[in-house]
Amino acid sequence: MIAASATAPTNSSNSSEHCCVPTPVDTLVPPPDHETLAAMAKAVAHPARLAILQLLTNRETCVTGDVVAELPLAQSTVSEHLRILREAGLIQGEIEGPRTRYCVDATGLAILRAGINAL
Amino acid sequence: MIAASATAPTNSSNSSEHCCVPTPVDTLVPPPDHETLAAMAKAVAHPARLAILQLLTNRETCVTGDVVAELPLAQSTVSEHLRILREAGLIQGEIEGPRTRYCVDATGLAILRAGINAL
DNA sequence: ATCGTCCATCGTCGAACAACGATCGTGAAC
DNA sequence: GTTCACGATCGTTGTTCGACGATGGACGAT
Repeated sequence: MIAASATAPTNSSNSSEHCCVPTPVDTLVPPPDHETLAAMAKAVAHPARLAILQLLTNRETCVTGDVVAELPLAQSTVSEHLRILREAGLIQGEIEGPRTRYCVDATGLAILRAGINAL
Repeated sequence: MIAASATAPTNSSNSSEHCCVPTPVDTLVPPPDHETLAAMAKAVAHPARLAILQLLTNRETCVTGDVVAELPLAQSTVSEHLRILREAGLIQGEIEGPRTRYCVDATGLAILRAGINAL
């Protein structure tokens, strides 16, 4: 799945690129049902995953290695957290050659916010 | 299950009483740290607990028995969920004779919202 | 073709969670 | 006093989570 841009020079880790949508509007999403909201809240209910989300928000793009470097966790553990966030619809990842670039999914985040705010 | 009518004249359920604060303003709370936010999100990350929160929001007050009557769960399980929500600071409970009256903790909910919205 | 890097996945282990029935304490009613 | 209803807590069971090392696939470079 996923397509790649593939215009990038071999310069690796950080650089000002955006992987996904350039931060679309986060509005007008209806609050989700209890099952969906519970799943999203569970994905967020871990300090490491909150740290990842914040990291992605601040840097606006990260490959897996960047996240691993920032957290005191093993690579496999970080990859697992990224998978959980991705399956919850809170982040997006696109394969970029040998690495994977992640960014926050603004729509998913908006859905979560809508659900929480509707409580 | 469980007796609701018949013998007992213990008419209890609804009545217009408020147990806690009369819905104070929910503003100006700072977003919590990752640990606190994760704990609150975990408390919310269950469909039954979301249902309880919604129930308390709509009815504005509930004794435990009311909640048990609305959910397809055993009394002990509901009591457990109520405990988790209370320890997370999302609801308040005050003992009222032989029963316990619960209501949402607007401040706690505001903290949760602030944390989620700050993502 | 071979090698090295990056990262997702697998397998495992201990800890935490979810649900339940059973029990106990407490307050109201008799 | 006794009795009853209410609800929190205990003890158990099965499931899920969180972390890790190890494995393997994909890609770029040599």
